[in-house]
Amino acid sequence: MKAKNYISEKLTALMAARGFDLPAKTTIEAPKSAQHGDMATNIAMVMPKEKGQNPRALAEGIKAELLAQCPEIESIDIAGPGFINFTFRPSFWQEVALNALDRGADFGRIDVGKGRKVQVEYVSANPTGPLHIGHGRGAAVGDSLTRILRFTGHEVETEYYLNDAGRQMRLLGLAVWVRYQQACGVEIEFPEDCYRGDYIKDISAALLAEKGRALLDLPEEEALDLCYERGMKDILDGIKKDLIDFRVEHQHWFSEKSLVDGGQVEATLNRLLAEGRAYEKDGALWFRSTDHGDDKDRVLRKSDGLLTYFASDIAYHDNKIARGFDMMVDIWGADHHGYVPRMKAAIEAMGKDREALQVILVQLVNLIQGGEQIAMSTRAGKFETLADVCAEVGVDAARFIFLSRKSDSHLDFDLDVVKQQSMDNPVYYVQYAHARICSLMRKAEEQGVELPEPSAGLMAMLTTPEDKALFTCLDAFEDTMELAARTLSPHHVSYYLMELAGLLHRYYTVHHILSGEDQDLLRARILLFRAVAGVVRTGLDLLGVHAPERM
RNA sequence: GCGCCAGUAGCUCAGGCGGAUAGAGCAAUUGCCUUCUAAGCAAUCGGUCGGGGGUUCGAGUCCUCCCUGGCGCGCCA
Repeated sequence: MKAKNYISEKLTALMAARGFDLPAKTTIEAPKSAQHGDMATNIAMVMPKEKGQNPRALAEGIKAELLAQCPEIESIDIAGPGFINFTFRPSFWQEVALNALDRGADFGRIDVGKGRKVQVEYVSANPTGPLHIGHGRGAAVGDSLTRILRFTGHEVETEYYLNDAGRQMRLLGLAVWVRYQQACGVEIEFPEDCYRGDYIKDISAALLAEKGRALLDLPEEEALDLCYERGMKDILDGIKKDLIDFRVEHQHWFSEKSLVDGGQVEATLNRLLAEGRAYEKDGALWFRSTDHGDDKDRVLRKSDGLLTYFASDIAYHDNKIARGFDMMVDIWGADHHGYVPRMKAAIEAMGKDREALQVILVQLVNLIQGGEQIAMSTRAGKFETLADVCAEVGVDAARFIFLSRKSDSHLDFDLDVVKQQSMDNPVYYVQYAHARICSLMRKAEEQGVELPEPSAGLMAMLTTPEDKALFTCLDAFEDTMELAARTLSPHHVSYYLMELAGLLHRYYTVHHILSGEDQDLLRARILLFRAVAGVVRTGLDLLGVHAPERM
């Protein structure tokens, strides 16, 4: 059993005997400093007191009771203002490794979600150009989050929302059309505010190669349509390929156009209007978002009759709600943060708890090379694509870097550093720990070491500080999963893995595994390492990073 | 002007619900390869947690006011 759960159960029982619940402010955690024991609680400071009782005296009472009834606990100390510090017997920790071996790839799996239906919608980049590095960050976060949520008892569906209606698409068609004409030798100026990237020229060149100069003879509207369709298809194919290369695969691709053409946007707007949540003013249709905490009401249909993006976004989320998700996770670029209040307002207006929508804002990525920031802009056609960056540094390194920061903090992505295979680049540090263990296993096999079944007897040989450090770290894996799932923050997994890898590397240096005389000790250590390797593999898999067997 | 996010070691960043002496990596200095992968380990150096006030047994964490940076504030998409 996990140390934290063990203490928690004992304290709960103890409080129940006194007629109380476990106080909400109770903390049970591994203290920062090892001299404060294995686990510490503040319960004596936060529990209900009678007059004249002080925390230290209460702690003494708890100590006496627990010592008497918990054989797994070796000692209890009272410290500072009233902390109770527990030290477990070695056998308690040794059991953690046995448990990890027993559960294998399921070690750390925990039912936080209780089968709740979750949708994760991410990337959803407009199909007007290749994915750049910022989209890559969103892709990594969304994919890893999906893996973590599935691992923690959530039923997850993933989706890419395709903005295939509206002005951006017309601009794309126009850009292709102009490049096509230029390629045909027509003297025509390239419009401002249009996509200038070379990929547009590639598309028109392909169109020219395929159809010749035929488009020039068509009415302009038809030609534009052809250009738009071709441009969108080519770009979308590129995006899908980039995502697959990045190990990201969405289950659903949801078309905005289908929503508009199918009349769902109109239906949603009519319902809002009928319910008094929208109103006509100055020839436009407005959503009463101020009723739900937004600063001002928002336009749904402009006086020229065109729908705003917000209108289709509401209809889209209406559709999500109808699909019965308990939680909708939207992953957006942080520059859209101003959009959150109105979207939450819309969710609430449609009768759902506003907390059912969780927006994760992913900050922009600063791509740095040679100590200088590389500017990114799709319109100007000057950017590093995700595919370029992956080709340069590898998918593993790119994903790990994206996932080793809180998603809403800025990220400096230094190409020169990420290319290095050094500790500047923690992905190798973690992977190396795994490869080292695998290598050791191969060597052991060559030496003819027979691997025994895991047993408490063998584990009892592991009593050094390095052993205990690994045991307690393994014990914390489940907590890390719970934290990452509850806060929707994959970066906790990266940090955990770096710590575990660090302990493994230290162990490897301090204890020479294969040269020892004692064959049982050797076997015990191999079992421990096997448990560690399993957790590293599980953790890396949750980040979508490979765990190589040799490096 | 209003709002959101950020400000922690020279650099890049962690720090669930307020807990004990604020952590990690890099950089710098110094040790460790006849032995399991040195893509490693150990040690040293490094801090007014942006600043002031407040809340309390206790604040990097909560409240408040400033300062700095990024972003957002449209009948744009």
